[in-house]
Amino acid sequence: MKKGDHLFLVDGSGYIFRAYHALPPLTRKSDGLPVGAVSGFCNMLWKLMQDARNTDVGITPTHFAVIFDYSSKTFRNELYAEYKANRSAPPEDLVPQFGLIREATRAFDLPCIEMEGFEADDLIATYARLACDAGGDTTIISSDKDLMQLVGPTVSMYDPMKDRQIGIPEVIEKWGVPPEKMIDLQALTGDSIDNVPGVPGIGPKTAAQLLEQFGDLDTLLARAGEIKQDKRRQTIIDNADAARISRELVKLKNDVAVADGLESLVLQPPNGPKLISFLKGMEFTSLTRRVAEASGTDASAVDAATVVVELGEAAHGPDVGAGETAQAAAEAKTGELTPAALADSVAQAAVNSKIDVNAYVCIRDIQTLADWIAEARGAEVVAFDTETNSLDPMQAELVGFSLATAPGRAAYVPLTHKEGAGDLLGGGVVEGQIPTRDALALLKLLLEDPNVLKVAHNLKFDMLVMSRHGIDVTPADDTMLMSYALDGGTNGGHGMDALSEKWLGHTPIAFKDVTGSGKSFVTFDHVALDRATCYAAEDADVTLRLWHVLKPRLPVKQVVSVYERLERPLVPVLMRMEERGISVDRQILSRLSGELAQGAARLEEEIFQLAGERFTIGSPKQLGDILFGRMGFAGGSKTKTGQWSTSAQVLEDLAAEGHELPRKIVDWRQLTKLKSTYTDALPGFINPETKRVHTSYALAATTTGRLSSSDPNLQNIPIRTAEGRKIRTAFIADPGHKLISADYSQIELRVLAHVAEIAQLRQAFADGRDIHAATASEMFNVPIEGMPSEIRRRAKAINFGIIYGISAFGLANQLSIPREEAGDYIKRYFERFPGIRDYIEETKAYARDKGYVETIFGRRVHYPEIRSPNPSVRAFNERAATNARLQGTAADIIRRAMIRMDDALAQAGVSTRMLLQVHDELIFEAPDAEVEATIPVVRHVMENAAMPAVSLSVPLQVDARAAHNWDEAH
DNA sequence: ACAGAAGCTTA
DNA sequence: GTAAGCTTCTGTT
Repeated sequence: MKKGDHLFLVDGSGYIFRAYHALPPLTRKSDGLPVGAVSGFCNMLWKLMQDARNTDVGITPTHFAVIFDYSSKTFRNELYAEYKANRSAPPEDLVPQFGLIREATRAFDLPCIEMEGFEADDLIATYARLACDAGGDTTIISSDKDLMQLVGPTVSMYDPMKDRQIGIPEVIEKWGVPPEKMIDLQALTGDSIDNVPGVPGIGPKTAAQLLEQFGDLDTLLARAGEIKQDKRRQTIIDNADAARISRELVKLKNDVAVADGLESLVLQPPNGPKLISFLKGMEFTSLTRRVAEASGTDASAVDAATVVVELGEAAHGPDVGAGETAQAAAEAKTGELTPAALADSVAQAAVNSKIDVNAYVCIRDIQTLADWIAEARGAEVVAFDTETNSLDPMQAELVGFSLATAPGRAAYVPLTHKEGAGDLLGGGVVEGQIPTRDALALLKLLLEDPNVLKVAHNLKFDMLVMSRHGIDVTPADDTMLMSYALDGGTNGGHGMDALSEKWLGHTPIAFKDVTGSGKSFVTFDHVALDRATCYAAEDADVTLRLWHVLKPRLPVKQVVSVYERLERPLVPVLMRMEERGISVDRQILSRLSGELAQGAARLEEEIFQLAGERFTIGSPKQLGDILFGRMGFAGGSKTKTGQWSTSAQVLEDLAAEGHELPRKIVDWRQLTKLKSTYTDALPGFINPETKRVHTSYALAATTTGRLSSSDPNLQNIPIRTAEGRKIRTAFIADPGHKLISADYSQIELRVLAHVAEIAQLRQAFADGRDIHAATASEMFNVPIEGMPSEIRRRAKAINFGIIYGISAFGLANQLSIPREEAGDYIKRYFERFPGIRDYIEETKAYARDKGYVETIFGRRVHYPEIRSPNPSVRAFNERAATNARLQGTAADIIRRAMIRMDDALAQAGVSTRMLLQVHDELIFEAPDAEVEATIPVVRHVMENAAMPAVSLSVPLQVDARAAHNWDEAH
């Protein structure tokens, strides 16, 4: 083993128990042999090897072993006779499977390692240490906390069931201490399953806190007298010896004299026939089929192995894996690469070959560029990245671009780099750059070549920059969106740097390190060419490598259609919306700003009068001190940092008691909010060239699949209050045009009625009834005719609550009623709509089981913390997961509508343009004469957006109106 | 110059 | 009770 090599150590014994408990207990072969755990084990191992071979850059194994416990007696029993004494015998139907699982390991052609007197964990510790000594890295396939003490710079763990890496940060997050303190922590907490005594009454939280305070166990025991809590101090003093023994028990032995050295663990190429023979013998039909497909083996030509069952704790018999036929077939295959294997080797190369930023080319003459373009067109796939002088793609000027044609082969083409540091003289243009026009003429041939797939990270940005130069980037893939489709909801974003770390184990040069930041920031055109080349070409190189890693994962995770139908096609649609922008009337905003300033100034004076002093009203700290300190208002509550809360809710409550000051502060806040966030800020976003406002939509920012809008955010323009609505009058259509607003009515409740199959809700929607009134009528037995508005209001709050993953606490807050009363409402609601309670419970169970939920279009939203032991964290994740199915499905539906809209409008012969999306609303701009023709098209596309993929059992309803400004159109 | 908290806007 | 982004204030770097 050498530096760069990577050892995978599978905790076989741990795997067995997890597989056994995770699977239905009654899985048996036709002859009655119980094989559930074997099946689970094989599936996990296969998936692990597929994932690792296909994709995981930097963590592709070169060495591999599966480690087992040998017997239950180990050297630890010498230390402490009671060790593992509590452990009951394994279940009867698991016993015969121990041997089979060892056979399975051999059928996979993987070393199967065990040793008398030692636990699997000790062998794992030893091999990890040997690998580290040899300069290699190790991944331990297990989630057992007993192994976490081994985690370090070269050793990490991987939980295959949760698809989760466990490194130093994850250990700290879970246990509150770094891996090297895990031994001390376990010594304190003990382990009831292994019968490690520990110190009674000390759990992980307390142990972590004590270790934080004292540093390590020895110091803690020596200075136990300093512990403040009487009881805790005494138990620790009394149990010091137990803690020391516990430490010896949990500490893993990393110097076992192992029989097989690392050299015998080198990963062998897969032997399809041998494995298939075993799997057929076990009657694992679906896995047999998958292995046959992946290895290019004809399964029908392979005979099933005769599997011999050995009883006992370990199997030590001869190999009985493959029959003669399989052996012969395997030999015939040697030296012949199947397509799948070829794809694997390409992916591995993308991941394994080192990233060397000094190996990149800086292209400064047209001939070299022409050669690269030709090479790229021959390559069929090319990664592409633009460098600009602004993050705003509508203002950005192209500074250069980079290409990568193969992993490690990348180049940067500088176009408009300047000399010097960009001082007052501006600096001259750097000599030896290809004129932009000439370079783009060549680049266009590549970017518009229908036979070359372009790969970008955050494609929309580059596409928009190129669009402004008359270049249409197509066809194209976006690695950011691939990551989003694969891992939406998992921690960590989908930015290139994070993905490079995650998949390639490589930290790219940071943008900041090239351009500086803050005062020393320079735009990219002022970066020296050699630095710029390293940075820019690396981005293209990394993007291409990520593509090699992520693309094959899409089918594995069953998100190909999400990526290809909901993500990728939206990129050009959003690009066009952003490019088009919307007109905003400066005069209207300026007048509003003046009015707001006046109103705020008047209120300010009145506030100072009432308060009896001048202060910064916008400072919650000062305001809280004045209201609840000096003025002595009662009924204040505290925020989590211990400050007085001055939230609108608190101030409203005070106002309701008849106090003047809080009312005025609420009003003042509203006016200043409108002024600073909208009337003052929006004009600054008017593009000097287009005279329009171009928001930026993020496709991969939310967990649920919604879009988000920023710079400026046009998804939170006020509407609730009359004052706020005035802002909307500033969003206008061009002369001779109208804005059309089309929004889905109650889309999330309709989705709920569909997915939860609630007959009463479906009927109410089918009849076009007022859904909140219908709910109220059903719940409280009140006729809809003449229903008091308060009754309807409560039903409405409950309906929203259901969408949000209801809790009595939240509903009580919303309606300002006692929690008990809210709880009664919920109970009553579930009695009337038991289907919804079932639906919520099913969703939670599914999320707990899988770690994610799915929208009806297959989008996966991950909740890695859904199994958190912390009840409030768990409850939060359950609510979010419940909501995500609904919110995410609604988001998918409007995405589908948007993707089809431009073609539908063109088909209808109108020049109407889609401008904005606000979650359940689309805003268009149409010539006056085309408004009538546009509305039915828009409505039809939106109302039928789920079809044909899904036929909803509830009609979608879209309301659409046209007017000169957004306020009147909505 | 930056980060976090508090607060407020939307669906 | 869900999902976002922006502004101000405040304390830290």
